[in-house]
Amino acid sequence: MKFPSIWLQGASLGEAIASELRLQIISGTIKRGEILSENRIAGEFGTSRSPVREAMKTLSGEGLIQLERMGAVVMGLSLKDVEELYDVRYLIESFVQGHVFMNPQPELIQHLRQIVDRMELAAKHGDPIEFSYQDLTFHERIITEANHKRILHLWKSIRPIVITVMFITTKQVFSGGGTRVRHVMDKHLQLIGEMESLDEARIQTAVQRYFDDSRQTLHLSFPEG
Amino acid sequence: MKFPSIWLQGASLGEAIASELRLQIISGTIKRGEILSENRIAGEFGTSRSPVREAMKTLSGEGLIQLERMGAVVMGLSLKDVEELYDVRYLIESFVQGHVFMNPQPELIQHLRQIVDRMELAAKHGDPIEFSYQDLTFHERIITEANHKRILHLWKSIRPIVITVMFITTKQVFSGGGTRVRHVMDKHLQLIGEMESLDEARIQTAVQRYFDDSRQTLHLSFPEG
DNA sequence: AGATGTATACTTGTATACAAGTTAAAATTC
DNA sequence: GAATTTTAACTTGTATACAAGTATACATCT
Repeated sequence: MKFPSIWLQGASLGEAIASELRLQIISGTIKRGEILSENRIAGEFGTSRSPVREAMKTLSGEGLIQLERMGAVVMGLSLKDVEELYDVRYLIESFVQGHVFMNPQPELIQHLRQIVDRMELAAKHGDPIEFSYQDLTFHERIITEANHKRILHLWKSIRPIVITVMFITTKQVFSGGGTRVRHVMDKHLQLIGEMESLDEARIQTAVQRYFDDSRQTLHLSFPEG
Repeated sequence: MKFPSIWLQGASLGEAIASELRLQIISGTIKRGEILSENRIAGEFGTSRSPVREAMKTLSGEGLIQLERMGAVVMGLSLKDVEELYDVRYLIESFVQGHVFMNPQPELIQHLRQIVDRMELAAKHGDPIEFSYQDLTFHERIITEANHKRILHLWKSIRPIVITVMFITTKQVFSGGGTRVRHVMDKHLQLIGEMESLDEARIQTAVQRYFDDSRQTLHLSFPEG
């Protein structure tokens, strides 16, 4: 599996290497416990140590590897780890919805519907790359709405992992046929519907239900599941 | 103001520079909007660009600066930003308490009391460096208890900012006399007391009250407040 | 054999060099 | 004087070089 090159537009070598390594770690090609050497990685990618070093620091900041005196040890991302990631995603979105629900913001709802439309289009074209990207955009759009710098930063710190996990699982979902793809889109539409109620309790329940369901999807579409 | 050298034991040049810059940004010596050049910083610290570059990436990961094509722009940390940081701290501790409250864990309570004892000692010696470090340790000990890798990682990502803010505010609190110091310790003791109740609702209320009060303290002891 | 010392091949941390791109000011042209 | 081009001084991204420390395997000694 290779990281979508479209997502590397204008990226530095360091970012590209980080993305590639991230995908390999999450997909399990590089296994937990393995030890990464800057020299070796640089050799494999045909670059110097500089961009590799940058990539290592990035991945360390995401918790995928741990920098030590002698080599970087791969922490990996088990199914349980992804569930923990979903815990954080739930915390973020729950918090955000709690801060946004009172603002009707018709623009937000409209924009979210537009994004789901793009997902439908991507589904029709059988394009999991575009589909997962729109999925990410959907959630990012909601989070942005809160105007909360620290929460947004928190999101940005897990964003690369989230998009990578989405990419992997979405490919799996696509290979599973149209009904599962349809289900993913419906989930988003349901969430939008509840957001329109402007009833915080209902919205919170909807968010919770959304992530509960996502965990289910996860078990069906993540390598380890 | 200088960053406590005790906290830099075994740190690389990159980490030391990051810590020093972080303190200057948070304390306002380096102001929001200012543009940092790797070359200039390297010159000021008498090092090469390599460790500076590492420090810049660290600070960028913490949201204190933003890396751009031409220089890194300082985002700073306003009073509002610190309040947002407390939002996240509250989210973390609330989540963690929700996962830990059922486990009696006498060791945890015992350890927390021990930490408060150390705070008392530091207070007696008029040592804000040790005091703020124990304050940090107190919260870290609670968070560790949840055994939740992603949440722990989230904590670690804001940890350097938290300790720096604590260092600044604690120095201010110390200069304000004994009653304010006493108040901080009492807050921690109250939280421990409620944790012993094993009643989740009471614990959640206590956590909320703790951070509400911290915000008050913040307004009295943060430069901008 | 077992313990100890040593050589060697790794590792990261830091310094330096160079290329490519951006900004801003100065010089030139109209 | 104003607009435009050119130039010069910056910036980061990447490559390379060197220093210092660590683990491992091997040799030596008891």
